[in-house]
Amino acid sequence: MRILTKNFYNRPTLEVARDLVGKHLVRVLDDGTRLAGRIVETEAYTQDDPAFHGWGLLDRRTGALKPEGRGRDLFGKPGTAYVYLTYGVHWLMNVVTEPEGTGGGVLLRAVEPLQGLASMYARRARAQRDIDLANGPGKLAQAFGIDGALHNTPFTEPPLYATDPEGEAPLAVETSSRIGITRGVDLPWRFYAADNPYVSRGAPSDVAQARKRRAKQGAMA
DNA sequence: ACGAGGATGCTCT
DNA sequence: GAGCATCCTCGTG
Repeated sequence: MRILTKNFYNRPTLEVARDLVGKHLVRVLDDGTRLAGRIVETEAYTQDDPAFHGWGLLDRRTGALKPEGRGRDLFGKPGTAYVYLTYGVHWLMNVVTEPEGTGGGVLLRAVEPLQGLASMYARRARAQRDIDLANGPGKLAQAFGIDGALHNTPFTEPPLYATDPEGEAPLAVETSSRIGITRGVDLPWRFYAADNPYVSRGAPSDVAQARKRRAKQGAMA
């Protein structure tokens, strides 16, 4: 099990997002407990993407980068954790991609738990089955004990990193539009393992918005 | 099965 | 004040 180093993340974001499917996520808790899981779902966010945090930090004409603002750290060193709170409730975990100075990140959306399940259940009080432990980005962070304390820390060494599970057969990867966003909804930048039950249950945003439009039409008729 | 709505804090307008 | 890269519960079919 080789730890994925900075070089792995210092590449185009879409490549990193696809290649992370099938890799293992490892988290070592403060008490030494080792948690691990197979990454089965990711999403890519790039600086040319209206859904990107800090879309607007980059001045397209001059190339100048605003020094402050949300998403600024996505322009930092590749292989760094970018952890933020959404809806005031849930922590979401990304890893920074692309060379320093170029914006990009990959959201970890779902993991198949492999090791440390008892510890995951302890934090995921509502989970009834292994499938419910980390089949969504907020659940994943909670199961693996990931919060804002890990923001801007290396994703290339303990206590948080990914490994290449040498010897495991590569997973078939499918794509769709991303989940839970309102901008950039048509970009097919979600990557997930085909026919894997640990993938999250959310509907891609293009599908969700089409369904909403149909419901509105039905209500008017 | 599915949809509506609430929780809750931070960023940006 | 609005809007979230979400999750959970509680209604109704």
